[in-house]
Amino acid sequence: MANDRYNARDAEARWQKIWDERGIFLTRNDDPRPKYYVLEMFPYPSGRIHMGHVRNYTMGDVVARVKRAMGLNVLHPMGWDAFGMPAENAAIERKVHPKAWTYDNIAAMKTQLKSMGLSLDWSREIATCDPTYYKHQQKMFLDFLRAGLVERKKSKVNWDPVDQTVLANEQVIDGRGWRSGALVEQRELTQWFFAITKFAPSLLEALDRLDRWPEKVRLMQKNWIGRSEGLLVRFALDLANVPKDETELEVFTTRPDTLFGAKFMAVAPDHPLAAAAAKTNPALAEFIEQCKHRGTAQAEIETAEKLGFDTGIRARHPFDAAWQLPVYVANFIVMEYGTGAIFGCPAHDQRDLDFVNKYALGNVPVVCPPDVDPKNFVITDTAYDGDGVMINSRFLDGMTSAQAKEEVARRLERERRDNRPVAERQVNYRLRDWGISRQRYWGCPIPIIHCERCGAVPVPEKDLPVTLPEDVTFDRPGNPLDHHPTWKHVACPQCGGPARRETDTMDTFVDSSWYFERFTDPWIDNAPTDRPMVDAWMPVDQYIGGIEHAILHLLYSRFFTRAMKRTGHVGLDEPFAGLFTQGMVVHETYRRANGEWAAPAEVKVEVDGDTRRATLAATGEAVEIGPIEKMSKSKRNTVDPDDIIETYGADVARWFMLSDSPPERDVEWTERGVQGAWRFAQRLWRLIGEAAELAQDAPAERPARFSDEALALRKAAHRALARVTDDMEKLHFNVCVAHIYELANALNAIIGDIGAQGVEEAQAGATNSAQTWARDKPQQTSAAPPDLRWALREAVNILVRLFHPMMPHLAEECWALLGHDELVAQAPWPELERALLIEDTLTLPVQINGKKRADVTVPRDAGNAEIEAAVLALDAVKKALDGKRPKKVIIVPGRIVNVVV
RNA sequence: GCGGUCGUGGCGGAAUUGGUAGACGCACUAGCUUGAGGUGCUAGCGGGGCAACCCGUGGAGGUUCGAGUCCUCUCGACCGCACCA
Repeated sequence: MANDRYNARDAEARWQKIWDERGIFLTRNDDPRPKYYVLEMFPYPSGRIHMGHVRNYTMGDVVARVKRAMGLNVLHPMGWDAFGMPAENAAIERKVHPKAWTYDNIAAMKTQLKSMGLSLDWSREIATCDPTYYKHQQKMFLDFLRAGLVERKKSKVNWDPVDQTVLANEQVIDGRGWRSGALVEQRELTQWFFAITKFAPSLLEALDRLDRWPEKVRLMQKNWIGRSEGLLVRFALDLANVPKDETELEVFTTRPDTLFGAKFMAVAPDHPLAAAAAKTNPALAEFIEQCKHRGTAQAEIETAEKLGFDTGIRARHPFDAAWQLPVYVANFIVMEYGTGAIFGCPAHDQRDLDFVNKYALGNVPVVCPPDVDPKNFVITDTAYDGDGVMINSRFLDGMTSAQAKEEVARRLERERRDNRPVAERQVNYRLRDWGISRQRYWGCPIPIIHCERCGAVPVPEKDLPVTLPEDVTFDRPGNPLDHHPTWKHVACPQCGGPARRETDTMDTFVDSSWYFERFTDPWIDNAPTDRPMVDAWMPVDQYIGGIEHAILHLLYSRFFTRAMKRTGHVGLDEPFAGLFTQGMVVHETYRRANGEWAAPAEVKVEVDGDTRRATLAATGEAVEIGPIEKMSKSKRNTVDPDDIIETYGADVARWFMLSDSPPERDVEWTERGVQGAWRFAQRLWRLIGEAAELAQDAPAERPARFSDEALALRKAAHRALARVTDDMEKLHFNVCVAHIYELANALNAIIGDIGAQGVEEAQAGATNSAQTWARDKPQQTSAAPPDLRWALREAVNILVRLFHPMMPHLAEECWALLGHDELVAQAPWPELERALLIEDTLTLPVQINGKKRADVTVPRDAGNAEIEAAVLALDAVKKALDGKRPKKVIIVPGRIVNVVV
C-alpha cells in the first residue's frame, strides 16, 4: 500500500539533483524545434528571495514546463540585476565591499531559487555587474553615441539629496526619489542622455500592436509619452521694454482656435525671457526666486494660487500687430512642457481664467457651446473647454472649433517674419530624454574621457571594458570614483594630453534594458549579441513581472531595443511580444498593544466560531489582527519562503501561490491556504498510489469497449485535459487548479466505488468458500475489470502530467511510481481525444419565459422538431402552457431551450 | 481634475464570452473514523418558505425569448497621470 506520507523534503532534493545531473533544462541554440522564450523579470540580489519572487518565478516555470511538454524548444534563463544602491549602502554601513556583498547575495539567492525546483537554464546566468556583461553595454553606449542617440546636455535635473545622485523623471514620484523617498531638488548639471524622445512616435504607435500586453500598461505608456498635436506660434515682442536679443516668444498651443480670446502671455519662472527681464528688475527677480521654492508635492500644486508678475514686456497678436498682450512670469507654467510659455485664453482654460480673475484682466469668450445663444454666453468662474461655434473672432466667426484650428494654422504657416513662417504645426510629447548619469560607484562606468583640448572623447573600443576600481572607500559622501586617487587620471586617447575619466556611472535601468537579448547567447565575447541567435530567439514570447515596472523598465527596454536595432545589434523593435503583470502577495498585519508590528511567524491565530484571535506565541500577549497589506519589512507581515519550503516543500508553496487568486490580482498568503495545499498534495500521492494498484496488469492494448464507469472516467480525464490546456494558454492558473481538483475528485469517487465492490465481492466470496481474496489486503489484486484498469491508468497518467508544471517534484515521484522510466519533466503533454468531449445525449436546460424550469435529455443529433416535441411533452411545460400553444420556442443548439408562453 | 480597472455566498473566486449563477477551494455545521494532537471519510452549506415556489451578481432604468455579461444613469473601492498649454 502506498498510503505512507509523501516526504517532500527527501523527494524534492532528490529530483532536483537528478534534473541537474542530467542537464535537462539546458537549452540548445541549435535545437531545430520551434522556439518559445519565457522570462521572468530578473531579481535584484538583495540577499533573500521573498514571496513575490516565489509567485513570479512559479508562474514562469509553469509556462516553461507546459511549453516544453508541448514540444517547443524553451528558453527559460535567470540572472541578476546586480548593480545598485543597496550594495553601496551595505558598504557604508557594514564595511563590506559592494562586489563581495553582491556576489554573496547572489550565491544565497541562487540556492533558494534552486530549492524551488525551477526549470531554469543556469548555464546562461548573467550578473550585470560582471565586466563580461557591462563591457558590451559600454560598447553599445559608444555605438549609440555615434548614431546620435546619446547626448550630453546641460539641464535641470532631479537631484536626490539623500542618495546624492540624479534621478530620471520616471524615478521621481510625487516629488520624491523613488528609492530614498527624499524630496527632490532641482539642479543644473551636465549629464548624459539617451535620446528616447527620438523614438517617441514609434514607441507610441507600436503600442497598438502589442496585443498580448495588458491594456492598462499600454495606456499608462501612452499617457506617459503624451502626444499632443498643436501649433508652434512665434509671437513678435514689442521692441519697447524688451531685453537685448529677445525679439520673439515661442508658444506651443493645442487651441489655436482661441487665439482671439487671448488676454495675456505667460512664461515659466525659469524661462530665458524671465531671466533676461529679471536682470533689470529686482522685484521680478525676487518673484522668480519665490517660485523656485514652491513645493512640487501634489497637495501644494492643487491648492496653489495662480500667481504672476508683469514683466512690462508686450507681445503682438499674430493677426493684429497693434493688439498688445502683457507678458507675465507665472508660477503655473512649467519649463519642461512645450516651450515653457503660453498665450492665456481665460474663457476657455480654467487656469488662465483663475489667473485673469485674480489680476482683473477680463475675458472674451470665443467658442460658443452648441446649445447656447451667443448673445447670452458669458464666462465668469468656469471656463468652457469644449468645442463649439466661433464668436468674437473676426474671420473665424461662424466656423466650428476644428475649422478654426485649421484656418489659423493655414494662415500663420503662410505668413512669414524674418524669412520664417510665423507658425508651424507641431506634435509635442510629454516624454523627456532619459538622463542616465548617476554619481554612484556601483554601476556601469560611462566610457568617456574628458580632455581639456578635445572635449568628451569616447574610450577606444580596444580599451573596453572600463572596469570599476576595487580599492575604493565609502567613508565620505559623494562618488567614490571621484575620490579615487588615480583611477580617473588618464591620457586623452586623441591627443595624449592629461585627461580625466567620466566618473558618473550609468543608471541601473540601462543594465536591465537588454539582458533578455544577452540571454540568447551570453557566451559571445566580441559583441553584445550574436545576431543569428538573438534574431532566432527574440522576441520574448512571455514576459512576467510586477506592474510597478509598467513604465520605467518596460519603456526603457522598448527604447533600448530600438536603439540596438539601429546600431545593428538586434533585428527587431519590440522585445516583449507577450507581457503579464502579476499581482502582489499580501498578508494580514499584526500589531501589539505598544504599537509594534509582530511577524506572522511569531503569532498564533486561534479560531473560535466566527472570530479569530491572535496572540504572541512566546508570551501569550494578545495582538490585534490588522488589515491585509502588501508583504513588507516595515509592517513585518512577511513570510520567509525558506520556512515554507522547509515545512511544506516547494511544491506546496508553488501550488498555493497559483491556486487561490487569479494571477493578475493580489493573493493573500494564509496558513489555512498553505495547509489546504499541503493536504491536497498528500491526497494526490495517496490517490495515485491507490489508482496505480487498482490499475495493475491493465491491458497494454486499448480495450475495444468501455463500461459506463470506465467511459465516465475517461471523459472526466479528457475534459480536465482540455480545460487545463486551454486555461494554461490563458495563464488562468487558478482555474487550472480547479480542473485538477475536479479530476482528482472524479478519480477518488471511482476508486471508492471499486473499493466498495471489492469488499462486497470479498464478503460474497468468503461465504462461497474457495476464495482468492486475502482479507487483510483486499486491494492487492485489483477488483477492477480490464477496461476500467486501462481507463484508470490513462486517467492517472493524464492527472500527473496536468499537475506536473505546478508541483514538479511530486509529479516526478508519482510518475516513477506509475512505472515510467523517463522523467515527467521530459514527458510530452497528454494527447486529447476530442471524441470523449462529445456526449451521445445532451441534457438541455428548459426555460419558460427565461426562467429555468426543467431539463430535457435528447440525442446529440436530435433535430429542432424532435427537441421541441420532447420539451412540449414535459410536465412542467404542459403545466405552464395550460393547454395553450406556446408563443414561441427558441432552441439554441447544444445550449438551451426557451419556451415563451 | 483627466484616464483606467473592478464591484458575484461568511471568504478567495468560477461562469464555454448573451444561454442552467455560485465550478473549485477555504471557513463553517452534523455524523462517523483516527487519535495526545493539525488526519481521513460522509452529508449539508446564497436568502426566504413545511412545500409547490419566490427572491438573488453594488443601486436604478433599458435592450433581448433570455443579462453577472450589452447600453444609460448612479454609488463605492482600487490604480495610473496631473498646473501638459
